[in-house]
Amino acid sequence: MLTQSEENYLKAIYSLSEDQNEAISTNLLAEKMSTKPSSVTDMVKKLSVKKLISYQKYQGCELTVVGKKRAIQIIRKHRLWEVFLVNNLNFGWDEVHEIAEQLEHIHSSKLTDHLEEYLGFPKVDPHGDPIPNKNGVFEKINKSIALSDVDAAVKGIVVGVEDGSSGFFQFLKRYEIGLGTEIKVVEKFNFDLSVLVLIDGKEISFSSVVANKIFIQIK
Amino acid sequence: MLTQSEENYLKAIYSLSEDQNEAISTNLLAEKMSTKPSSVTDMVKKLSVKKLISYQKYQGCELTVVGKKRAIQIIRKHRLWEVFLVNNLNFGWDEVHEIAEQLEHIHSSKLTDHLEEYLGFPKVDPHGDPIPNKNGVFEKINKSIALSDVDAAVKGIVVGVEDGSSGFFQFLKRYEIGLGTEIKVVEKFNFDLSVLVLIDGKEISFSSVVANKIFIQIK
DNA sequence: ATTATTTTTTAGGCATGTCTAAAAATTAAC
DNA sequence: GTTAATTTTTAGACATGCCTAAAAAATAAT
Repeated sequence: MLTQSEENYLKAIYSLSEDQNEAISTNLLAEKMSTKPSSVTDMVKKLSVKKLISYQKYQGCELTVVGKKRAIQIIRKHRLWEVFLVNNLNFGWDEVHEIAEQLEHIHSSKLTDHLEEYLGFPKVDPHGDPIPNKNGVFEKINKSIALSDVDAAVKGIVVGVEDGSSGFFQFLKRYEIGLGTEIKVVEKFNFDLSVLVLIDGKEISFSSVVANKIFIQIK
Repeated sequence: MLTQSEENYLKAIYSLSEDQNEAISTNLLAEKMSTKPSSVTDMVKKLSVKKLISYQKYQGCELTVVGKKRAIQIIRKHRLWEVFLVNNLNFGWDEVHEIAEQLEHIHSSKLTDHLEEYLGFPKVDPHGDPIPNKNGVFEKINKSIALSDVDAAVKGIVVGVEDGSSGFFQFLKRYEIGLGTEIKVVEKFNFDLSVLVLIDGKEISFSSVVANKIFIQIK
């Protein structure tokens, strides 16, 4: 049985590992955990003995297969509880994190599985992050993203817009943009935050106002 | 903010105080907490500094008003979670205690209150124990109890039966027993588990089969 | 009322998880 | 390829919550 502290370290290492491929340095982990490097060294030794991470002095650490599984189970619990808090208990999506940080440490896989079933096997949490299943597998969800946040050369299909005004719909109609329309971002201009996109072979420039309101799903 | 250990001590002291009026001795508390008296002395000093209990060397301890309130809030959380686990997540009433022991330490009064509302402000947990409200007030619930479980010389009124068959209702009608009927248990016979009761001045003997199915509320 | 027994407390130790300060190893700079 | 800067580890300390063993106080027994 892991302590809450150990679980929090695993989660932090997992999270950092998603952003980079190399081993996680002591300093980086210390910053993530809001603690001192010396404390990290201590904990990292302990987790290493438990075979949850691999660690060589001065070389940083990485999750083992077992450690990664543990980390994912914690994330699974965290996100399921967030769904419960928002969907069932009427919390705002912005106020559930702290509580879920506590609930994720409840030890009972039966509880987790029953909760998942009760919630109807949700695939994403209230922030749109994917929820791994019982076996730790993430179903690949392509989060929708505003055109303004897409990198150049990326394409996707329109899955939503964020302004329900008739003026905006007229604008969309004029350019023949609807749900399912494929849009490719050709170039982004920092000076005015406009984006040049390709729709049905035609290049069109969208102001940042428009780019912020059109959401696409990539791949 | 109290630690889980501190909260567990408060709960234990509260529970022991329900059975006796005097201060709780160190040894008794140690047994309840499955720990050693010396450990109890340490903790009791700490809780005393925090004004949650009153404590004089060699004299045992008692909850202060503040300490009692804290204890009741923990019990409230425990019982609300038990209701959730049984009613919503399909746990058996006999398998929820351990999990509720963990959930009761989640710190968020907003969570507790939202949960209570979501559950429909239940008054008792799955074991029939009363759930205190937000202000720590227990609504006095007189648990209904089967005639077979009532001690001799106790009387109460019928609040329910457990067998919906027409035969059983005919039986009840024959003896003029309905909701609100006052029944006093005169004597219990261990050799066949039958009970001798007094209804409207008449003595009647019920077999254990019947005694198991008639529920009364005492006082 | 003095002794024996039980209860309770103290003293000192141990594991967890944190810290500071100093030493050691690694990486960067010249 | 040495020196300088940074990163990481070690060493020693502290709080929490537990332990054992011994001392002190309270209670029971004669």
